[in-house]
Order: sequence, then C-alpha cells, then structure tokens
Amino acid sequence: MSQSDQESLANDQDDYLSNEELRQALELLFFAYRDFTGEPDVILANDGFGRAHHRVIYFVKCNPGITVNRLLGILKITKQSLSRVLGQLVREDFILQQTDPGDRRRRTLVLTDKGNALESRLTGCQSARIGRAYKAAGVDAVRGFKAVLTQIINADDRARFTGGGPHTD
Amino acid sequence: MSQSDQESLANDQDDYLSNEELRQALELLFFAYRDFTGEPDVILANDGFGRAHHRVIYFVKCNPGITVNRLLGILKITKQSLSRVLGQLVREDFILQQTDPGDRRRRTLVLTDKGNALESRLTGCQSARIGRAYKAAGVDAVRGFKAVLTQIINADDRARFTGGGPHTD
DNA sequence: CATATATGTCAACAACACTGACTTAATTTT
DNA sequence: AAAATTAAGTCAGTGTTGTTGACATATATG
Repeated sequence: MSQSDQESLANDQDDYLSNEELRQALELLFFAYRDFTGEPDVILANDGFGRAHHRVIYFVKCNPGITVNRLLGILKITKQSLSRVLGQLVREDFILQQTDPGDRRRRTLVLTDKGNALESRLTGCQSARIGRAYKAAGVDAVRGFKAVLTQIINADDRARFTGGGPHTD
Repeated sequence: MSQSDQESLANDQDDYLSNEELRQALELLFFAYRDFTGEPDVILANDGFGRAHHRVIYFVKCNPGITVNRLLGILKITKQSLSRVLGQLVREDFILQQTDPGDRRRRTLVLTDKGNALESRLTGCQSARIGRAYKAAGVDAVRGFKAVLTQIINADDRARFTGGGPHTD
C-alpha cells in the first residue's frame, strides 16, 4: 500500500483533512501569493527594482533602526544577496544607513522620505487587496485565516505572531 | 494629509481592517509562503530542479492530459520560460508528452511513474504541513482560511475555487 | 593580544523570469 | 485552395535573485 493510500484511509473520517482538501489549500496558496505579489512587482519594475527590494524596504519600515544582521535573520538569505539589493537602495537614497553609536560595528537602517513614499505605494496596494478580502470574508473568517497561516509557519518564526511584539531575534 | 493617514482614520471603526492588522496579514503571507515552499525546494534541488518544475509537475498531476497552452494560462509565465522547465522534465522522463489525436497541433501532458513518485514526495510534505496546521487550527479556522485566500485571488482565477471543478479555461 | 562579531566585497554560478524574432505544423476561415 | 490563425518550439540576449567560497576591514570582547 502506497503512502498516499494510507493517508486517504487515515483521513476518511475528517473530510477537512482529506487529500482533496489539502490539495485545494496548496492551490489557494499558490494563486493567492501569485496575485498578492503581482501588483507590487509592476510598481517595483518602474524603479528597476524587484521583489527582494520590496522585502528589504518592508522590514526596514516595520523595524526602523534594524541592523543588517537582524535583517538577514528575517529574510533568511545570504549577506551577499542582501548586499546587492541593500546597496542599491542605499546608493539610490531609499534607505539611510548609519553606524550604531552603541556598537560601531553595526549599521542601523531606516527609510528615507523617498523610501517611505515607495513603501507606502507598495504596501498600499497589498493592504488594499487584503482589506477587500477581509471585508468580503468577514471578521470570523479573518480569525481563521490568521490561525491557519500562523500554524503553517515554522515554529521558530511563529512566535513573531503568537507572542506580543515584532520579535526579530 | 497623506494616504496612510486617511486610511488610518477611515479604518479606525473596524479594528480588523486597521493598518496594523493588514500589515500583519502581509507578514503572515510572507513567512507562511517562505516556509511552505522551503521543504519541497530541498527535495527538488536533489534532482537539479527548482520551484518552477514543482509547479509544472503539480498542475500536470491535477490536470492529466492538459495541453501546453492551458498550462501556460495557469502558470502565467511565458512559453519560453515554461519550455526550458518542461523540456527538462520530458527529457528526464518525469512527464510524457504526446500529440493530441483530436487536434494534432496540441501536445498533451501526463506524469510518468517517475513523475508521479516525485510529485507524491513534493506534495506529501506540503500536504503534511497544511494538514498539521488545519488540525491545530480547527475546522472553523479552515473555513475562514479558505474564504480569505479565495478573496485575495484575482477575480478571473477565483472561479477555480468558488465554482465546481478545476476549470482551467 | 587574540578571538569573535558585524559588515562589506569580489568572483563565479544557477534558477527562473523576461523580450523579441523566427520556424514548423496543423487547423480554421475565407 | 489560399490565407489566416492557433499550438508549439527554438534561439539569443537580458535581468533579478538566490547560492558558494574566499577574503578584507573595523570593532568589540575575552
């Protein structure tokens, strides 16, 4: 008996855990993420940027004064990958990078006015999409949406949402 | 008054539509999608494949006999991008491509046994992740999860989920 | 002073998307 | 039957985003 056959039998009792239900979830995530990122990608392309720039701008906005190392921890990419993108954003005056007075090895990052303006445009269209979806689905659905998404996230990053603040350690 | 200030005022009445709530949704989607795709990426790398191969294998599995054009419509990438990935999968015997007898311009795609085996492994770990999340969050949360994700998807693809069958036109 | 940490940089490489131009084969339309 | 359209494939070039590995510099900590 194959693994998937076993799963079918095991899940026959709970139809919300059936293979078909799970398969639908995979597709929902694929299409939702594709469309969720589609609009910002167009805006970014105008400035010669990509999705990676968006992520950096977003997390600097939410964590003003964040250091490069902490940003790497959130994004989980190599410093060489971040460096290319971050360097562009700093050179083109979207992000201000300053030496941390407390520990002069560290560089703190904040958005410039230019960076804030771009961040607003990017997050604006994503927020609008989510807002429309939230409104159409209703407040109870939103609770479920967040509960399931939180559980999908790996345990080590889940605390960022179940706990209190941003928690970027 | 800035755009975001206007939004704040407009949304102060519904706290589930506040800027902070929407911002949290953006992050949930980012982290959930990152971790959702993390495990399959490792498996794919063993075969020298990437996420694009996964998507092709997945949609061929769910739509056996699908044509190249319909696959392009689902993935929304260029035929040159698909060609590279699909060509590899056909050459390495994960996908069987045959001329459609009804319209000999068309090529129909199905997974080989080898392709089915890989698909099971890939979808298996994603299904397991979703299954755990569903079980932990509960059946009511799942209903909300699907309702919100469906609304996030662009209207033209939303019918794939609100309606009956796969509907890949 | 030695070691560890934070950051940056150079080089090479791979996956995956894009545009644009062109070809071949088969079907449909006129 | 000729013309137009559709389905699929190919070649060439480009850009974003990630990777590994090696190395450099400044600062902090032991």
